[in-house]
Amino acid sequence: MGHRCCNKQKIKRGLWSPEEDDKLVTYITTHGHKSWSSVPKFAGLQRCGKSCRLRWTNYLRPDLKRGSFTVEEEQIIIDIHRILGNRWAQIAKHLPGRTDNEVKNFWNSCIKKKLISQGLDPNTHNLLSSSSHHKRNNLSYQNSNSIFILSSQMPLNTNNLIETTQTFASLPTPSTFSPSNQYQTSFNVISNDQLYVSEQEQPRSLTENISNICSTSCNENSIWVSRDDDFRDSTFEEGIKAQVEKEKEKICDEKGMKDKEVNNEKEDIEMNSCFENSNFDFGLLESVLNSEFISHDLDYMDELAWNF
DNA sequence: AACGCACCCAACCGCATCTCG
DNA sequence: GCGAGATGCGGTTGGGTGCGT
Repeated sequence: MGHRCCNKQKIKRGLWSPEEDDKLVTYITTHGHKSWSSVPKFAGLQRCGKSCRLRWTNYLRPDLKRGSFTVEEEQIIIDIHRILGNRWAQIAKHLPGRTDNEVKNFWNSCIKKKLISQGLDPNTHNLLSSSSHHKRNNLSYQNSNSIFILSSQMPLNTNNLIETTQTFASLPTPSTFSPSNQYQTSFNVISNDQLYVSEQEQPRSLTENISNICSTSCNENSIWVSRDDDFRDSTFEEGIKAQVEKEKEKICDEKGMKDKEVNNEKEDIEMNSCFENSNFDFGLLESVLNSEFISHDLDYMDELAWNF
């Protein structure tokens, strides 16, 4: 067997020896890698180009971070995975010094099991136990370091209720929202494993203004909900959609790019910097989409994926 | 000490997409 | 537009290692 791309050559497979690593590092640092298929030939390696590229990107690259994933990195992986799924290369782009392979392995060996042990489906990030989904407005607290799931039924418009689930891997610090824009509700510790917010305890204004909710956060005792004045006059769904379209048009106009397909890395970086300079809070959008539309409308997944 | 099992992770495989002539 | 080769990506494999019996 062997790679089809290099059937004619005598190809070594398996683990790389230190000598092979030396050859590859020496060649790449001196000459770069304009064409991976020619690298083994010029570097004096009996490997295929594909294997060389993998070895370099996953192990020999000087900018790679070594060691265990930090709690912050783990959180980032969980958050982005919730949005994008198994798009390891995209996730790895948000973790400097980490490779897609590393992220994938970390997910499969650690995070996946952790989520399952916490009663979460690692694919959907929803509760594995269906019974919990029938409780209205509840916050599950699985264990001391873990996942919190806030689920509730909210009025999307006059005709429809939307069932939502928002997951927190840790309890975030409450943001410093202005008092006029925030609502607070308490939840009770029912047991060590469950925290509930009963519907009765939810302030009326929270339900009435649900279409204006833009983010939530909580600590051990409270849930904080903020709303954005920009969304005051539109429904929640319309507001999000309009904001996304507006920002995309603005950015594309600025860059002279009407097509949302961004094909090369340079343009990708420019786009990212555009997002960073934009006033629009994509983090906020992300948190909203996580809670509201992740299983509701796949078009929004695409919208979000485009931002990454 | 020997064995079996589970886990981790580097590397491979195959498919999709891109690039270039 | 087409085809071949190059590259990128996600899923899978299998060797090394640690741990329990």
